[in-house]
Amino acid sequence: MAPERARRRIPDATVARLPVYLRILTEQGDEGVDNISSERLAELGGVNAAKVRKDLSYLGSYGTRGVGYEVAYLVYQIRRELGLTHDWPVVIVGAGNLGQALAGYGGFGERGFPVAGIVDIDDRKVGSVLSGVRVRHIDELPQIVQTKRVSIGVVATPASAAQDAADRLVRAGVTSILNFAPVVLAVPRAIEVRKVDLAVELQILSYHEQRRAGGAIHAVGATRPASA
Amino acid sequence: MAPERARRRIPDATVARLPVYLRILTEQGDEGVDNISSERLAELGGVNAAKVRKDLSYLGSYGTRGVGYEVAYLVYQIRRELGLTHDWPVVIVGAGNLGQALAGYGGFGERGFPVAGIVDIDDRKVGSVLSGVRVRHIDELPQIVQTKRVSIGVVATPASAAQDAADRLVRAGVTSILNFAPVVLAVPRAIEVRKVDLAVELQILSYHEQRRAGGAIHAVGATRPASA
DNA sequence: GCTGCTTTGTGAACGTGTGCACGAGTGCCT
DNA sequence: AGGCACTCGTGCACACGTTCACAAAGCAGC
Repeated sequence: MAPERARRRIPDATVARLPVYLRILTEQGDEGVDNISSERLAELGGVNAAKVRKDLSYLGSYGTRGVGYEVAYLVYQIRRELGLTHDWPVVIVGAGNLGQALAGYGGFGERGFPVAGIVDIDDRKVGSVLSGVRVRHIDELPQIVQTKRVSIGVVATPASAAQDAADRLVRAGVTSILNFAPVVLAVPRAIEVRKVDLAVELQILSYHEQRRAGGAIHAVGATRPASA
Repeated sequence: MAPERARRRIPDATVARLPVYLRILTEQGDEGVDNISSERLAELGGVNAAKVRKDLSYLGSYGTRGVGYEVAYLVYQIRRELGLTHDWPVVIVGAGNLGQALAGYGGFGERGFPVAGIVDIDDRKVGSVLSGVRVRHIDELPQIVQTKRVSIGVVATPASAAQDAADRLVRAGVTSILNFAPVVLAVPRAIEVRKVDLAVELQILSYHEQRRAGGAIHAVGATRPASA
């Protein structure tokens, strides 16, 4: 009975967890589970049950006390909130190792993000076909973005080419960027950028490994150059 | 004058940013920059200057007021804190698209994480060579981990095989896992796990795109199944 | 040496995220 | 119909992270 629901802002931390809930719920639905409690969902998602309830409460009160949440309906609501009611074609810039893997990784298309095109600046790579998608020249980027209505771009270039790739994506009309290059991209305020840096993840693990090993034992011989 | 510095715990948020500072500082050092201010470092890293100073203060007071930070010394300190004073060999489980890309992506080795081995459960993939690394059978995992002293494992399998891959890694003696599969891994408490889920990143971007587009206009026709 | 400019290091205020605890609603069983 | 067991939704307190603002400290020029 609330047709004009106020458009509350959902906390970033919650937005980051919704895709996880969505995946779990979809799996459970496929296995024939109709109803699920916050406790069970929390267990499967590796989080706290109260957190699950709070997260879901941002979508509205879609649970039933004493029972739980109806899986199918919750899936629908999360998909709607995340904007997954339709596909979002993506364009990949950079046909190197990573670009090829991303194009070949079927998971994108299945999850609603079909690869609308992959481009590279290197003429030698242009024309080759990667798992059904032909590599085109980066100059064709604006055309691909326009005709396929692409709003998400993926930067999979070496670090040195990443800023140029981002500039071209923005000029072509893309409004969100997923950046795999180890560079902080400079883009207009309105552009949403998310960064995935594999080396950073490993270095964070390294920190914990080093800490586990006792840490300070290596601290000998710190030769401060200009020591008094 | 503090040879026995108390081992303060560094906040997670700071640990996640240190690798970024490290990369920038290394680049600046290569370009001949000897000294850098928190302001400049913040600008290059896309963060707030106060945050940079607070982050660096967890390492100790290594700056000079009125001048800034000595690049080379700061690089040394961050590397030490992150445990990057020596290499951390990694083993990759799964020789599919992603595993191949990771093995072929030179960035790992350069940044101190050489690929000690890549394994797969599929006999047809075993024996093939990916950019210098031969794919071995997953049963050889314990041997690789032991002989090469590997403590970090990378899960690059399909979702369905991820838990088994993690179990095997843990049994082989790995203590940190970087997980690319869209699954929440169950592992012993002592094991450190970090997850990178490409679909999640795209779905977060999708949320912002959908929100940008006006959001609520698609909310019509929400057919709650058991509506009273 | 003193003055003025620069930049660090950090206390304090603020904002965001987490988790507990419990009232409130729902279904089931008798 | 009433009681009971269950689970959601949320107020509240606490922890964590961010940002401001400023004293302390160093350098340069005179």
